[in-house]
Amino acid sequence: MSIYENLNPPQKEAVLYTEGPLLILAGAGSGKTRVLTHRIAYLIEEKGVNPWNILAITFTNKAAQEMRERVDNLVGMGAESIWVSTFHSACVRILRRHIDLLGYDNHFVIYDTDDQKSLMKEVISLLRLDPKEYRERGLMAYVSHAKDSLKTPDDCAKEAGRDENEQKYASAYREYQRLLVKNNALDFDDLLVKTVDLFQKHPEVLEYYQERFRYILVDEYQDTNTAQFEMLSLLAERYRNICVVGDDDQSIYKFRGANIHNILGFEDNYPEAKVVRLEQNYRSTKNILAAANSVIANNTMRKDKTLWTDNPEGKLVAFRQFHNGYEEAEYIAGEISQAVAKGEASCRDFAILYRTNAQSRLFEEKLLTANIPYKLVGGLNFYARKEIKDLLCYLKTVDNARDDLAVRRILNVPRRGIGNTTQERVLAYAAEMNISFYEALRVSEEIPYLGRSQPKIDDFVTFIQSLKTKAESYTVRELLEDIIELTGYRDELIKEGTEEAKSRIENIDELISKAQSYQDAMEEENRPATLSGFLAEVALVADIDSVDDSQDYVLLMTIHSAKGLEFPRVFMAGMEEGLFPGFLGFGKEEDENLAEERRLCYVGITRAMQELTLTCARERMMRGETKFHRISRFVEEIPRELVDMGQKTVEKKPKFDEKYNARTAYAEMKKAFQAKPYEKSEPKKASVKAPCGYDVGDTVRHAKFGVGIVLEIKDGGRDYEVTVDFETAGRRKMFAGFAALQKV
DNA sequence: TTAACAGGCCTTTTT
DNA sequence: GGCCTGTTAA
Repeated sequence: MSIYENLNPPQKEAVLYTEGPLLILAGAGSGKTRVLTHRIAYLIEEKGVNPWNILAITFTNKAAQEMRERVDNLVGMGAESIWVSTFHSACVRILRRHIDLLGYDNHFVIYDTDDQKSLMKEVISLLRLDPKEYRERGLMAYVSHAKDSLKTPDDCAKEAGRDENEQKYASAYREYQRLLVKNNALDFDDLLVKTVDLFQKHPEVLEYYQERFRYILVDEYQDTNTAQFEMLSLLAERYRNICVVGDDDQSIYKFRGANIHNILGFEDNYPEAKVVRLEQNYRSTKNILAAANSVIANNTMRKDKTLWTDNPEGKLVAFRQFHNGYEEAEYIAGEISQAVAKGEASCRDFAILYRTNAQSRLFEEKLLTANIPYKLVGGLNFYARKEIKDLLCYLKTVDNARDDLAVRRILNVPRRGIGNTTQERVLAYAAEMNISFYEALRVSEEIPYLGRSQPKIDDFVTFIQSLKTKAESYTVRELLEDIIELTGYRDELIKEGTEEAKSRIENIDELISKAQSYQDAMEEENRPATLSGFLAEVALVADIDSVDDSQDYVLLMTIHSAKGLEFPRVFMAGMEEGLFPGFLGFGKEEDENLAEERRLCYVGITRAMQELTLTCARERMMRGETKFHRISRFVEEIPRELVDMGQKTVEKKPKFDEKYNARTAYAEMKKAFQAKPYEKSEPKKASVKAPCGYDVGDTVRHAKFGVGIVLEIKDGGRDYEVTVDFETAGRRKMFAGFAALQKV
């Protein structure tokens, strides 16, 4: 019997349909990875396609790795010459070869979010923008969105018209881009933009890759943005063998520019496309799937499909409400430790999912005290740690001295007595002479007023030059070890002797072993191990990539990070209005944002195989203040017969017990959902809306500030704290009692 | 030039 | 509550 006999009919259809565009609408847990890998195997073994002609694109390295392994298992020979890669690393590989055609040096560096931020800060100061009004964050988001949709600074300027504010944004984008080019650096978005650029401006290059990638497969297609779409379109133009797999219900990256139209309109772009629906779920119990289906059914504008399963009914979906986040975390830690102690499950069976990274701390605390091994995914990326960035900046400097950011970062790390004033002077000189920062350092004797700092700069330059020479013969690992030794980086940390310093040393050792494993991996794939290559790989890892399925630990992560994974037992924490769904905005946006939050919830629920527990807290510390929350509407959207409300023992505080005892479990949930935010003492106000005479979104008048729009009304205990965006006076926070705002 | 301190600001979500 | 920034003192 062939391996293809194990597929269900639609799966088989998707595997066997090899020529021409194919859209696979794959519901959660419907075996899409299986289809993709079997399809690759089928192409090679049955259709005689050269593995060399296949490109498989995923979003994370982890997914790519998994796919590679599974393909390796199905296909004997030649699997290693298939390109299985993320969008970003595929782009790096292509650009490394050809980017000189666009005027860059092929040793370009990749800027991560931190680098982008520093660069943007520089833009703000260069353009003399008011840093209060123009924040890096906002500017970065603007630039990123422009790039996602393939808009150049010129396009943006044109679009901005006479709007002064818009013009400022466009010019910031222009300046930011100028600096990137000057530093011979590309940010994440550039990798895609420049690849598209390359294909469009150099047909001979495009043609080469079109010939090479005759069969293209794309995973998680619902999360592609316009730039990615364009790149795929260009590549697939010639042979039109493009197979995309996705689920519009799992589109959760709109904020990052994902264009849901790419999947919804696939048949418009490829009229001859075949569509296959995978609707049988192999992952979850009937109850979990029913819960997921009923939540997502509240979204309109989706491709019609209904997931079903042959799996057993399973347990009800559990719902527990707690007084605060501590009790919530304690409960979850307790449940896990009980199940593990009883031998019902191991740690690796569990995942705790939440909406925001900020929620992770409580779980960490409680798991730590309960002595449960866990792994936190997300938050601070390993490569974003100070000590790691410092060392990487040395490597970057050696690799590409045009990267001013890197050079400036390490100039005084470890301390060489070269301070800010000196750096400013060098910077001014470099700008004046139109040379890079490092070039300026090399000719420091020509820079006026450096005084006692000048010899120190010389020492630094000599040191870097010697590293550059070594880099020609050393491996990445050797070079790195040399840097650590010669800068005294490790010695300094040893001297410090604190717990923190110890963990930094561990991280440094970890970095060394990563350099080694890069070396090994490249050797295995028969590709040269280069410094640029290592730096690129390091820049493109996501935290999720480090998850090791064979290790026995509980996973803690955001729902976003959990996409594509599955766990026997899942906790979804913080199911509260205001947190999940979080801030929704107004008007048309509000509906769209809510829909996306709901899809996120759907993704979360469908991660669970056997057991799903939803939890929430009545009050929660957010940004340093206690907030009161109702139960998330998503919980309400699950039919009551699927939900187990649990025992009353969940309540620890007796005063709440009294209040809630009388009611049935579901009425309690209902009540809590409809009730106003819980108030501590003598509830005097009936609802959030009534007391002010105006609501969020209303236009109001203030005696001094004039007319404005209400952005937020927050229960501040004694009074309501109102945030208003005034036409003339800008954004203000005030207490409703004092402000005496009038609805207009 | 560096370290220590006060105040503002923040929060989605990530390759 | 904690991070980042800018200011100030040694």
